[in-house]
Amino acid sequence: MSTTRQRIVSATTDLFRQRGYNGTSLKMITTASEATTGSLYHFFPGGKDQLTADVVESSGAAYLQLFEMFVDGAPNLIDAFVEFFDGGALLLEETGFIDPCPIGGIAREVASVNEPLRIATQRVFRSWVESATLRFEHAGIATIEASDLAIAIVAIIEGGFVLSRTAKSAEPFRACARQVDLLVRAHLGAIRSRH
Amino acid sequence: MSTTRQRIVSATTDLFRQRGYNGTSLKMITTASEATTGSLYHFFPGGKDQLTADVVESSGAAYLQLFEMFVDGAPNLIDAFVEFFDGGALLLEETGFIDPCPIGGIAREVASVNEPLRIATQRVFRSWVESATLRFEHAGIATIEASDLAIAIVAIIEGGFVLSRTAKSAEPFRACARQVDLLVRAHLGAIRSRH
DNA sequence: ACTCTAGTAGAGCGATCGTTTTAGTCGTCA
DNA sequence: TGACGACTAAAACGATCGCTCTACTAGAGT
Repeated sequence: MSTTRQRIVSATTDLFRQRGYNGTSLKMITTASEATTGSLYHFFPGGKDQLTADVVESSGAAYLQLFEMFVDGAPNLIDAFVEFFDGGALLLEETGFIDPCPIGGIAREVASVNEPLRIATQRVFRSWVESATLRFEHAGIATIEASDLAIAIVAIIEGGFVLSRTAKSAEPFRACARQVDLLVRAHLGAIRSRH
Repeated sequence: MSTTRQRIVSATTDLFRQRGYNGTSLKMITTASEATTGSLYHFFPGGKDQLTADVVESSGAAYLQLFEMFVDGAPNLIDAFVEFFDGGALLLEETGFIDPCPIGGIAREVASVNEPLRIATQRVFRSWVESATLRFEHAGIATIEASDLAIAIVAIIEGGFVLSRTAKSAEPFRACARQVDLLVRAHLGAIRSRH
């Protein structure tokens, strides 16, 4: 219920998006959230790692919900992805090419070094892939192909963010969007041609 | 010609692949390379940033060369990518899912925070995209489509590494490989159907 | 009024950060 | 032999790291 806790999580998320996990100190977090060390350790007795796990989980859930909102709100899968990627490109431009999503960066930093956090990021990616796979199957794509496609799209989003951030331009991400469009069409086209 | 310098760069590259830029300290680097602080600052008066720039540049050049070797050694583009991705998957498994490439992680950590290093990573990505674009054009794909495809493949490689690292399995990366295969075939098929 | 708990406040812990500094070793060439 | 530059060695710098600790405030329940 406390808003202090929310401020801490929100500030940490923002800082991770700009500076990554190891690049963000607890001092930065308490300053940005206008909280004290005491408050931080009151809500997160497990320290930085527990706070990070919370950021991963909540950001992961938020993006899952956002994705499903796009898919369920659009007339078809193609349009859904066009709008989803368009939103990502706009977000990049509006924020001065800050990472739209903290999870990929955290995942990379902890994968070989912090097992509990690695598992937390793994859970998030799996939830995304499962959700997308389900929608593809629902559109008539076979299970294995649907899963492959879902994984590739998550990968291309993460990679596209990196490319656009380092180029300080949304163009690489937009190029990725066009290729995803092509790829999804190829899969949907393969269904039609099978009959 | 000193081997100390090489040991430092090599050890730093390895550490970055496991722990990222901010997660790697100079103490770890000097220990792993059996060099002293004095030697490190002798070869890299600019400190950690200059050393990092060197790692980015040399790793970037190595991967560019590797890619071109695969493409030029294979009978066609399709086979080249199959083998290139296969090599990546094997490398992941053999190293216990350490990051095969330090650059994506560095790029992510520095993009919003360290302008010289951001530019260094940008240069590397651009060199990869340019090289791949040229090969696609040579195979008959139109310039814009070739560039889009090249960007998407670099993105999917970077993203695929992250997914496989957090899953501790090469399967996500292999799924990405299969989708790249499909995508390249779609582009090459579009040429044929145009005549 | 008293107690109890949730939350805030901030000083300070030892360790480590990237870096600087000073001293010393070693082979090369005059 | 002696001077010089390339390189190594390690102590020590101030700053900052994640975290612990004790003290305090405020509001709810009795």
